[in-house]
Amino acid sequence: MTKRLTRREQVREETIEQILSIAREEMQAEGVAALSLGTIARRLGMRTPSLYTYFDSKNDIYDELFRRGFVEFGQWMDERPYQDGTLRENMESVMTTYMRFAQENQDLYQLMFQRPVPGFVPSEESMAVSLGQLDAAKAQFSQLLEREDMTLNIPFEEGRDLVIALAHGLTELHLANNPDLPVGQGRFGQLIPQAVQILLDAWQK
Amino acid sequence: MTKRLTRREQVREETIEQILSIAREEMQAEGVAALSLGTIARRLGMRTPSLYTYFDSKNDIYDELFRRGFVEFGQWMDERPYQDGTLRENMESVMTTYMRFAQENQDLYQLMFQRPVPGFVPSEESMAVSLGQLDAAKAQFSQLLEREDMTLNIPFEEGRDLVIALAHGLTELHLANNPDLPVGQGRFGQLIPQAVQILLDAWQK
DNA sequence: GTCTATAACGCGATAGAC
DNA sequence: GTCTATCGCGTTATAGAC
Repeated sequence: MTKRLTRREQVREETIEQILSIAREEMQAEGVAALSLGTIARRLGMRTPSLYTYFDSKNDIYDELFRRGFVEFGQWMDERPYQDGTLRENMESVMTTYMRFAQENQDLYQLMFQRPVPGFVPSEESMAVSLGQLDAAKAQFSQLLEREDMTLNIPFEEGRDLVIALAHGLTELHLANNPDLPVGQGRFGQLIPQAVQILLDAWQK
Repeated sequence: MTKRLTRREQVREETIEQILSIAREEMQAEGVAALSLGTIARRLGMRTPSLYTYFDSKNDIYDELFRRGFVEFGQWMDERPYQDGTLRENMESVMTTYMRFAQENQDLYQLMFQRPVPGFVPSEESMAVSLGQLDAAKAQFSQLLEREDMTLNIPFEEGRDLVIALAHGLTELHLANNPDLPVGQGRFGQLIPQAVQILLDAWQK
């Protein structure tokens, strides 16, 4: 039930999408912190101050991308494969999806999880979205372990946080060492099955 | 046997140390990418262009800190405790030292392992230092496993890289969630013993 | 009202003349 | 070491066009 838009409003929405799209391209190419309003404006055939009709500040552009990043991340997690499979399949799927999201959205990933922009602080609304998505991911993981009736020899929360740390660490190192290789290849990108193995070994012993 | 310095050279060296010291303070306080030459100059009672007497560019300041960061990191690793202890003690010591280095040198750590500065590319010399230190750390780890006569059920390199990923992931998450808590406390900062445990479980099964 | 432009401010890194 | 100057940045004020 999207609101009906006038011609003007529609053009405006398209321009906003173009701004965000160009911003993402520049962040991918030059790094998140290297984004400049001058570049966006020039590529749109505008002057820099005209951008302020669409966004109140550069931080607001970052903020919208930050927010959308977490929405997108939630969709990836909701739609990840092997959700009806074994625990092993599910854990591999979680870690692979996390790494692939980072790989294919390096700009958003940096913005969301690395905070490389000095002045940027997410708005309250965006922070709420981000915390909501992370909670949803946590809940998904809890259900998974409950369904399998796992008995861990460490508290559940600690096991979950080790999975997060391993996924995050492998992802960071994959992006640092082989940013162009797909998940599954490269020194760290190929280690997900082994990572899952050691987690399962530890839990099921 | 440091070269003998004239009075002038000595004063100059002291000024260079002051510049780097102030730079680190500002990076700690405001973020690595927020460092500004104007702030350094003002705190030294100088004008900004005068800094160019000591460093050819802002990047050269980053580069020197990057280089020193890896030298310092190597010293921490060389002097870490429990080097004559058990495998478990050694692994905990490696991960704890890595995390403590990051915690107590967050400015250098960001510069070394996160690259948050758009234009900054380490010089060849600094890159050589950094690669040398990382090789030394790897070699230390190899010797450790050889000494214990471990038989891993995965290739040695993969086991080593899982340790790196786990240490790096826990460190990143500790700094993101509880940057002010010491290593050993906080959601991720307290998980090193458990991380070592699952690695040992997997290897010795 | 909505979009665009120009002008200007303050700050950043940096180059050159003294 | 300084001062001066250039260039690019994000941002604001303001005025004109649709």
